[in-house]
Amino acid sequence: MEFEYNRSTLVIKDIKPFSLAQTLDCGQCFRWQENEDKSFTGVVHNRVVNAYEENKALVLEGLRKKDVDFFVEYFDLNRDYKKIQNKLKKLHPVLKDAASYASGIRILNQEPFEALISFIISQNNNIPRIKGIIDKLCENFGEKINGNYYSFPTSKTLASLKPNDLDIIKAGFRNRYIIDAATWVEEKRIDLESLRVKPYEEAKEELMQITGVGKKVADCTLLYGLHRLESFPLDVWMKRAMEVLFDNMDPSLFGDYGGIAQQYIFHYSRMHKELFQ
DNA sequence: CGCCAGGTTGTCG
DNA sequence: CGACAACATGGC
Repeated sequence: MEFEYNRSTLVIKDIKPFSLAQTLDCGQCFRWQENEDKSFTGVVHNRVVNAYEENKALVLEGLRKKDVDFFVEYFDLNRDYKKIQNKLKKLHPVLKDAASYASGIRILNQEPFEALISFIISQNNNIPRIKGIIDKLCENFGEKINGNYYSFPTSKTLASLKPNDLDIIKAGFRNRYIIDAATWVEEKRIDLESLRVKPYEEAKEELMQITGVGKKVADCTLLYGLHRLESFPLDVWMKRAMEVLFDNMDPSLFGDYGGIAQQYIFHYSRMHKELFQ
């Protein structure tokens, strides 16, 4: 991997296995939208970024020079995914297929608070509607950055709300969960950053003290917000996949990179619905 | 109309 | 402990 930056544009070449579309469309993030010209625009780290692939290079427009390291880290480009894939492929024949199919996925390093709130909203919900609710949350309670783009709201802002204040985002019964989570963070009853290094089970239990955060949302927060690659979120898709494709294998057998295996299987399953008839 | 969606909570046996 | 309805909302 090598990169060059000039005039607010970062070009990164020779990323071993990588697909921007797979990475942004595999259900791990909700704030990137695809444009007419197949590029993607997203708000990350309070910046509006346009991203696309050209001649096998990743191009990111809208960065300042001091943002470069952050975005290399955001896309997890310093990790050897080829090596991880080779390890995972030996564990199960279906995982081999899934990893080959979804090989361009990178697990993003998203902001922990954004991941927490986003996956609270995801519960008993579908992806298009999750995106819509998060858009409304940002438009109404974030700050305008430029054009029609808004930052993700702060814990302070969300903690100050009453459930009725959130009616406009149409999150329904999740309103009070969002506010409770923001309050835990804002009052420092939980320190999300500290969960990067705590023992996995301990970190998960801590998150689950928040009302509206169960096993699955806790695992998603750990995996997508805190890059705990050993966490393995079990949603309806994954439960079905483990049952039908993996003969009820115990996910802990996937080991330290179970989260990456999970993402491969999730994406593979969603793109091959016919496997579950 | 009923069922489902990257679930969690509260309650009942 | 395990099972199960209820929870808002919108698409099909």
